[in-house]
Amino acid sequence: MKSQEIRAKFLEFFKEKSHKIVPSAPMVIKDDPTLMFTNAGMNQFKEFFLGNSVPKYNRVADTQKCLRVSGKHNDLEEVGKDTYHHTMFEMLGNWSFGDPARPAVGYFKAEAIAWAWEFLTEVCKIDKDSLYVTVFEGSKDADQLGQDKEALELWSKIVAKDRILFGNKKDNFWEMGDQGPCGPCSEIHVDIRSAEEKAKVSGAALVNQDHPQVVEIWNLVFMQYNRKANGQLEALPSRHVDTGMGFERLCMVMQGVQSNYDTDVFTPIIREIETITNTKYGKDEDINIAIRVIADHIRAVSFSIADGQLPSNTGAGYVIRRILRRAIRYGFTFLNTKEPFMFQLVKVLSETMGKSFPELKDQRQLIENVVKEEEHSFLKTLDQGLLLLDNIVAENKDKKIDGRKAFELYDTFGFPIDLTALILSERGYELDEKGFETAMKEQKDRSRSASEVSKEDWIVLAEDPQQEFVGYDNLETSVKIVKYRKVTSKKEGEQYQIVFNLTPFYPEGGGQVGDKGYLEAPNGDVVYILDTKKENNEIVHFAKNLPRNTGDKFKAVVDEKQRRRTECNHTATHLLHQALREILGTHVEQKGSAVHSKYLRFDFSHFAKLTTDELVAIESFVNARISNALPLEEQRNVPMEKALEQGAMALFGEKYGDAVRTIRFGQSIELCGGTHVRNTADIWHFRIRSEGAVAAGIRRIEAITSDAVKDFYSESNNTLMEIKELLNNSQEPVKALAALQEENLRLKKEVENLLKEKAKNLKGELLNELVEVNGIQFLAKKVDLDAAGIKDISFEMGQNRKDLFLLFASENDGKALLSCYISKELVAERKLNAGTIVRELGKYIQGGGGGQPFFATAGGKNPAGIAEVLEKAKAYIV
RNA sequence: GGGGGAUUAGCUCAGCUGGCUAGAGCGCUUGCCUGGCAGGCAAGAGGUCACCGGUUCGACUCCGGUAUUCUCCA
Repeated sequence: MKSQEIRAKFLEFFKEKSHKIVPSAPMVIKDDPTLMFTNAGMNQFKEFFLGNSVPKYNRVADTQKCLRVSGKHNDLEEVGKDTYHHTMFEMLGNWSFGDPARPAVGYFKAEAIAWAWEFLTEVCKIDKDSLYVTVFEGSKDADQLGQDKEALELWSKIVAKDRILFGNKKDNFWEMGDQGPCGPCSEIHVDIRSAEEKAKVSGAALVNQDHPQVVEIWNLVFMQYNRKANGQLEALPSRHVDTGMGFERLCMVMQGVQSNYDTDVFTPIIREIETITNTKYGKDEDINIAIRVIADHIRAVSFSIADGQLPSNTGAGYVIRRILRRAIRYGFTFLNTKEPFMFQLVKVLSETMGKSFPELKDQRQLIENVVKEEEHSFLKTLDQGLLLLDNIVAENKDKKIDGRKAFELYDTFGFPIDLTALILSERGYELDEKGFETAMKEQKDRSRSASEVSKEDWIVLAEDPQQEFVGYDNLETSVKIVKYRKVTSKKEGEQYQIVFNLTPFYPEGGGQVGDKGYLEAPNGDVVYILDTKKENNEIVHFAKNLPRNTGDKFKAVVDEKQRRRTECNHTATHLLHQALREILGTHVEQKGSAVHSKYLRFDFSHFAKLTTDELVAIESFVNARISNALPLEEQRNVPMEKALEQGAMALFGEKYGDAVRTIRFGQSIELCGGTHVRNTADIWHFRIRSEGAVAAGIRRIEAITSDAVKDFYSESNNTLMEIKELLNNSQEPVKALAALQEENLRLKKEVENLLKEKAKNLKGELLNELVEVNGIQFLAKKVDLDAAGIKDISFEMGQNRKDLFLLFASENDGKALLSCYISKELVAERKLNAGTIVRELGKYIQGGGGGQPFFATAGGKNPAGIAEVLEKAKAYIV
C-alpha cells in the first residue's frame, strides 16, 4: 500500500467513527515561548486538556507534521546514523476530549483500544502474531498508582496473554510537564524481523529495547489525572484520549521494508539524490548516512519554509539554518557536492507530498530559492573555513591543534567542528577537543548570564480569572491590580510586571508593538507603563516601580498619540498587503510585519526587485484608499471558517476552530487582533521609505504614514528652502546646482594644474638652493607647506638622486613640523638615520617624532626653535 | 538578547609589532603583436582604506562609538 493511501485510510477510518478530520497545525509555533516547533500531535490541543478552552468537536483525528530538533526531544545529531530517527515526521492521531456534561460524545479506553487494534489488523492487515501491547504496571513511589487493570482487561479480550507486556512509569505513564493532565498509556509494538530470527529470540524480549526492527508504532494515552503543583494527583472530571502513531514507521511495516528510508515516503527523494550526486544508496555506510541525512533534512527545511519560518541567525530560524547546513555538510564531505544541489530536491518532495500538504506545492518556488541561496552562502563559508584551517595547520608545529583555535574557526567563521576534526585526522593531526569544549561552555555561559532574568513569585491580590482587554473601544479605564511580581534582568534592571482585572493596553502581538501609558492613583501619583506583553494568554504590564497602595483603584491611561500613530501604520500595513497582491500578484504572502508608532515594516515573498513604477503604483493604490475614506468594519468572534468564506486573508499560524476577529477596509479583509483607525482618512498619507531584500525571494518595504509623513515633508521642504537660499533664491535650484557642480569640476582641474605648476617651480627653486656639503647635496629650509606637501616635494626631489639630504621645517597653528629626507643610498653608505636625526632635532621645538631611516617627521609646540634646528642640521653630515 | 569577525580599486582579496608616497589577481581603456579554446606584450585609468570621534610627531594599522554584514550561543 502506498503511503498516500495509508494516510487516507487512517483518516477515513476515524471519520467513520464520527471523528472530525482537521488539518495539521503549522509545524512552526508562533505564540508559545516555551516551544519553537510542534513536537507531538497533541500540541495544538493542549488548551483543551488544560481546560483553558472548550473544544468544538469532541472527537478529532489528523496527521500532524512534527519537528524534533530542540528542547527535550532533540534527535538532530542521531538522524542519518540509523534508519529510524527523523527531524521531521508525521504523527497520525485520534483524540477524544471528554465532556462531563455529555459523556456520550467522548470515548475512553475501550474504544481507543478496540479501534487501534481494528485499524492495524483489519484495515492494515498487519499480522497479529507480530504485534505486542504494553500496559502500565503501576508504581510504588509517592504516587502509589495501581496496575492499569481496565486496559489489561480490554486487551485480554482481543490479544493473547503472552503478547501483553507490562511497562514501568517511564515507558507507560505519560506526563505533559511538571503539572497538568497525565495518565497511563498503552503502546502497540510491532516485530518485523524474519521468521528465523523470531524463532531464535522472542519479540517480547525486544520490546522497548531500541531494536530497529521491534518498534513502538502507536501510543494510546489515557488522560485521567491532573498533576497538581504540590505533586499530588487528582482525578480529572473529564477524561481524554490522546494517541500518536508514527506515520513513517507504519509505512515501513505495511510496505514490508526494514527501514523508514526504504518506504515510498523517502525513496523518491533518495533516487533523486542518487541521480543528482551520481552516488548509490546502500553500498557504502558513509554515503548511506549522508543520503539519509539529506533526505530527512530537506523535508524538515522545506516544511518550515512553507510554514513561514526562513533560515536566519536567531531563534527558530537559526535551528532551521543548522538543519540545512548539517545536510549540506554531509553532502560536501561524503557525496562530494561542491555546488548547491539540495534545492533541486524540492520538486520531488512537493510532487510526493503536495497532495496532503498543499503549502509545499504553492510555495515550491520560494522554498527552492531560499534553499539554494542558503546552500550557496554556506558553501562559501566552508571554502573560507578550509583556507583558514590550512593556515592553522601550516603554522602548527607539534601536530596538536589548539581547541581554542578550532573553536574560533567554528564560532567566528561558522566552520563545523566535526569537519575540522575529520580533516585534521586525515592529515595526521590531533585536535584538542577538551579545549574546544571549554571554549564552547564559556560561550554558552556568557549567553545564558546575559539573557538571565530572575523572576520573583507573583503576589496575588485578588482572584480574577477573567482578565479582559477593553482597548479596542477604550484608551482609559478604571482598573484594579490582580497580581504583580518583580523581575530582574541584566538589560532592563529591576522591573515590575503587573496584571489588571481589565486593561485598555494592547499587548505586543501580530507585529504591533505593545502600548505605553500610565497608571494614576486616586491621590494623583503616576506610574508609567513602559511596555505591554502577552504571557500565557495573560496581559502583563511592565513598569519601573509600583504604585504605593497596590489595593487602590487606578485610572489606566494609554498613550494616545503613540497608539493613534501605531494604528495608522497598522491599517496602512493591511492596505499595503492588498496593494502588493493586486499589483505584483497573489504569490505575494506576508512573511513578517512590524508595526511601530514611527514606521511600519512589511516582509513578503516576491522574486524581483520592485521597479520604481511598481513602487509608485503601490503608493498611489494605498493613498487612493486613504482618500476614499473607507470606514473600519470590524467583526469580533467570528468562526474561522466563516471568516475564510468571506475571503479574509489568513496568515500561517492560525489554528482550526479559533474564533477570530476580522478587519475590513473596503476590499481588504484580514484576520487580525491589532488596533486600527476608524477610517482610512485618518492615515492622511502613506509613503514608502525603502525597498530591499532580506533573504532569497523575500523583499522588505518600510513605510511611514500620518505625522511621520508630515515631518518628512516639512523637513524636506526646509532643506530645499535652505538650498534655495544658498543659491541666492534661484528660481531653478536644480539647474543652478548642476551649473555649480560643473564649474566646480572645471575649477578643480584648473587648481590641480596650477598646483602642479607651482610645485614644479618650487621644486626647481629648492633644487637650485642645494649646497654641496661633504659630497652631499644639502638643504635645510623653512617652507610654507603642510605635512603632505612636504612629503610630496621631498620624494619628488629625491627621484633620480642618490646624494640628497633635506631638512624642511614648517609652522602651522602655532605648532612646528620637521621632516627629514635622506636618499636611501646615503642611508646605507653613511649610516645616517632620518628617524634619530629628527628625534634629536625635535628637542629644539619641544617635541618628538620618528619614522623610517630615509624619511621621518617630528612635531613640537615651539616654532621659535626652528631657526636653531636649521642651523644644527648640517652637523649630521660633516 | 550576548560574544567573536569583517568592511581597502568595478569584483575577489593582501597589507606582520603604527612610519614602504596604499598593493596583487581578475575586469576595464588604449596601443602593438598574434591562426583559436580565459591569446601575448606594453602603457593607462580607477581608492574619502565604511562612517564619526580619540590617542600620536605620524593611523588602513591602536582605542571608543555608529552603520552594514557574516558567524556562534541563548
